[in-house]
Amino acid sequence: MDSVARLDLRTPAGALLESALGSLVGYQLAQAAIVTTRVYEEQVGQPFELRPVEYTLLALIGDNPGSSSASLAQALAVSAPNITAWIDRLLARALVRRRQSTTDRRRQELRLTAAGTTVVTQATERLIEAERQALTGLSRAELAMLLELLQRVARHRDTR
Amino acid sequence: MDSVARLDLRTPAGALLESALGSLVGYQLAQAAIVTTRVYEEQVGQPFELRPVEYTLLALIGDNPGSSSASLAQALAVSAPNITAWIDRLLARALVRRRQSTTDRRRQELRLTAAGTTVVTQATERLIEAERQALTGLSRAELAMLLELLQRVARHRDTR
DNA sequence: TATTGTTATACTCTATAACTATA
DNA sequence: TATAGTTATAGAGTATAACAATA
Repeated sequence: MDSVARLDLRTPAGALLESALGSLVGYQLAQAAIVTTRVYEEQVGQPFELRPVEYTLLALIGDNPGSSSASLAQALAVSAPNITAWIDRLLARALVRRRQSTTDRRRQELRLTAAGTTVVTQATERLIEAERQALTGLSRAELAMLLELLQRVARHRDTR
Repeated sequence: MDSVARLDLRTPAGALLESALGSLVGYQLAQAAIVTTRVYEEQVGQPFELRPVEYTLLALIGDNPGSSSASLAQALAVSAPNITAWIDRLLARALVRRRQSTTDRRRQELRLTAAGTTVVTQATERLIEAERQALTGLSRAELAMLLELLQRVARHRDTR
């Protein structure tokens, strides 16, 4: 009847059964995130003194020079006041610069500074490498498959 | 050189590029969790007035009658004082009952009440069904593959 | 009128430290 | 000495409401 796999009924920690939870994407995402969060903290969070949101903002601004707070808030699914606070921190550390849009003077266009570019480049390199090393049980192809499936889950954000 | 897939360079929200982030498991997990968190809140969080941690505790206790706070803290990767507070809430709502272990009187053995069993059973049913409906883009086999890959990521918790 | 962004504020969730009781 | 669990407390991260400036 049900083709959903439940290969291992124990928690990663090994102590408890998780029969029903094993079929829940939300639960499995949270469990998997425990691993990636640890990797992030060790490789980027502590050495660069960057919270996950801060790193993600840097990466998105780097890929999208001139982006606005509104689009970043949307991408990260956090409130506008939050983005303001995080951006303030990045501005104070001179990792990001801000300029008022000439065409729409309500908008603040955000860009990385040279320092910001350096930080986000190094951080991303470290993260990708560290995730690969941490996830030794997954082949390169399996990792690619996982990323694609996650992307397709994420794409259901608007479908409602 | 690099076989990691980057099918779509835009954020699920559609506005921004995410070239480097697309290869990071941690980022993709967070983006995917935006979808499952919304599903959770609609289907269980609001109707049952249960926070994610509370639901997960109920599910784990249900699968592991007599489990201790310590094992639950380990499974969820949260601190012991936190577990105490959450369990207190579940006790106050009579969804869980607690009994001192006879063999080790420091331990508190946790079990679901009848009400707790009812709640967690209904909540799990709703969640599994709602996730399936929300993730229309994924076939049954792809969903199973995703769950298995996530489980294998999570299993790297101890490998360090 | 709607949107961008900010300030003020309060709430939720979290962890650390210090403690009690058992082992 | 070490572990299970609790209490007290403070910090991090979050959102909502109210506002100013601009469209």
